[in-house]
Amino acid sequence: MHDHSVHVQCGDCPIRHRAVCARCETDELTRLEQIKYYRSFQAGQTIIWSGDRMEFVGSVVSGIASLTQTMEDGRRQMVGLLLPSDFVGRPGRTTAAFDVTATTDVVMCCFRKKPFEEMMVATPHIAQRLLEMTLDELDAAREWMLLLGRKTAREKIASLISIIARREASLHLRRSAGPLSVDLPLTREEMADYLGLTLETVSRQISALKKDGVISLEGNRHVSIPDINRLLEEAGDDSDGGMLV
Amino acid sequence: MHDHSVHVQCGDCPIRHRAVCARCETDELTRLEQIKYYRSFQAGQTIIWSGDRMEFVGSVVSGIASLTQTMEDGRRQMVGLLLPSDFVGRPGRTTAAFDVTATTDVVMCCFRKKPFEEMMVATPHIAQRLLEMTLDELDAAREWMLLLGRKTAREKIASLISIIARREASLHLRRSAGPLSVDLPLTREEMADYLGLTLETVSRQISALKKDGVISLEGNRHVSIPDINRLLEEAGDDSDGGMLV
DNA sequence: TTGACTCCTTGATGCAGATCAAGCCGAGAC
DNA sequence: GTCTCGGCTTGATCTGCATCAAGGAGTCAA
Repeated sequence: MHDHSVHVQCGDCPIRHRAVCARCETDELTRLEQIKYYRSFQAGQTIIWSGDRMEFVGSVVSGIASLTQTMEDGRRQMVGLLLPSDFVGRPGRTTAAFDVTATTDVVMCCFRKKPFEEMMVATPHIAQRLLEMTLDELDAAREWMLLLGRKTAREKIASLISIIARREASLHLRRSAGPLSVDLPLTREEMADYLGLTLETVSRQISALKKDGVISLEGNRHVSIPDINRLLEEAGDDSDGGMLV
Repeated sequence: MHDHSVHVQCGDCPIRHRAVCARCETDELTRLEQIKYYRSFQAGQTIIWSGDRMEFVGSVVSGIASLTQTMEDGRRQMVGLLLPSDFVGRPGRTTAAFDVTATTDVVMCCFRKKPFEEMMVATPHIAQRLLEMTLDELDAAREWMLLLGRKTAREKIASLISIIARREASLHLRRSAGPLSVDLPLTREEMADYLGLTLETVSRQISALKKDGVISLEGNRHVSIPDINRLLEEAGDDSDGGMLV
């Protein structure tokens, strides 16, 4: 549990252009630089417990974290997947509403809550960017509601894979030479928690998609997609939306 | 389809203290007053079509509207219920992501999108309030994800009724003399769309809750709740959270 | 090498909720 | 009156996914 505290200049930060600080001018960045600090979390570690007092807010710099909710009897639902540049925490509220857990090793760029809130009032660029990001997340959450409420297990799996593929494509913006291929960053159980299924159903549906030639697997986690449009059809999304990126 | 255009001074507006303008100073309000206009919609009318260019944004002044998503084959999921003071539309995006429909007759306080966006840049109070409201909606959407992904039909119905009851209580903040009672603002089919069920299942589960004495019905739409804690148990929510208001 | 892990797959069975179908009730319209 | 029509209930049956259960494959450590 070594807190490997790397320190990076904001100018060199890999998430500089997408995170909550994306709109900041150089002087604003300098002030943020003064109050930021890095924290590392190991895969599996809980970053924030639901109901706890939130001491800090921050951005995921690298790795993947998940936002989950658990019922008393143990039923779990993942309500968000936090990727690099995503923001964690809620200015203006003192306790966390959901558990935040590191799915892989995670590095976060943190700010103590109070100073950050003060900065937000002073620098509209931060609040503007945060509003934009929050609206995007709200749209994403609402699309996920359609998936959870109305899609079949097969459609859910196809949707998840195509979302991960889309993200991959937007990140590496590789000229799609050859079949698209992605690594699943989640275990079967985590996928189940995200999709509102059991892990057995996830496994079965992945096998079925493989048998039907919609995807092929190399190992458990690596998926290649011979025909992305076929996958999108299986996902039951309004077609057209296919346009990667 | 008469556009019954009432005009109200912002100072007298029933949603003045909860809407996007809640934090505005008098001079800011004056400027909003100049660009606002009212529109009325009849129950059943579509306010905004998904995919359409958004010409305006605005607040629900009275009535209830719903935000829905529909798949090509007709499966529908309601992704939000818009009550008085809720904000419709998304500054910074040109096309609507979801259908907005009037569930009851609705009056909206509208702003053309462009002038509103300009105002938002100029007056941080509006952006601040909008951020706050959006964060609340995001939390609500995430709680709904737990409901859609993991709750049983019975729990879903109990959750919906208790949410409506909570709202009712917070609005009228009546000293709860006698059993709490509420009107369901939705048809069985709309409830089904909201909960990710069929209307038959909604009907059956309401009947079951009635048979078990958790609720009682007068007519189809009026529900009384002899014991709110019993209902909350049925909803499967973390207990304690019961505290109405 | 052998166990003990975790992660995953696959099979057999059961059940909650979907689907298909019929009919009730109250409100207009005429 | 009675016709229609939207909203609702209830019954019978079907089915997709959960549940229960067993075992495979890879990794790590002793």
